[in-house]
Amino acid sequence: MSWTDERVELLKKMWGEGQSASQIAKELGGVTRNAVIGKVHRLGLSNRATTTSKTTEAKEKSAAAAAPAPKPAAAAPKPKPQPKTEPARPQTPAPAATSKPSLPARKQIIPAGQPLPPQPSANEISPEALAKVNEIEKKAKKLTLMELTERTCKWPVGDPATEDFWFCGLPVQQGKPYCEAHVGVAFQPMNNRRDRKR
DNA sequence: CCCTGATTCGC
DNA sequence: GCGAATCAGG
Repeated sequence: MSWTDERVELLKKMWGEGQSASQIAKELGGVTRNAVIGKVHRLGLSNRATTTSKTTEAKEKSAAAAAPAPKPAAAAPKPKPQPKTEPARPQTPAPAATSKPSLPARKQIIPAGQPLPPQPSANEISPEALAKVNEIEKKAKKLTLMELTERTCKWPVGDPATEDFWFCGLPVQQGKPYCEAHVGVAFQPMNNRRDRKR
């Protein structure tokens, strides 16, 4: 794969959006995150109030309040002259919890992201599968939405409207979005569900 | 251990 | 120019 205009553009876009190199790499396909990072650097667009950094100190502190350095040397045209801090982080303002008096103040609202898997509540699912789920849910990592990764089980547990809500977070089964136990209840062969056999 | 970006250097 | 290997921090 080569860095075509389109790919570079997508790279720029995603990088600008604060996407991680690995995410960009996955999106682009055919490249590794190393390739992405390398390209990012070659393109000159790098710093971004990132996470890791050993080179932090190497930063110029000139652009603090005033710009005393005229710098006539126009060798590095920065497309981003603005002192942007960080990509906007969706911060939960202050949700007023009035619905459930029995609950303590709501601390955080989990934004409903993508379609949630069907909660099997008390369905006709393999009893042993259910048992397994109940078992592992005790060991669940109880991750928040933002803590989920590609290899953490994304099975939601509890009521999203309460604090008693989290994602399983256990290691996923290869290729699946859920851990083994939850895969078991998530992907039913749709068998003994009453077909339209009638 | 998982992740992140940064740098180096042979190609 | 490219990106794997390596490094380094969280």
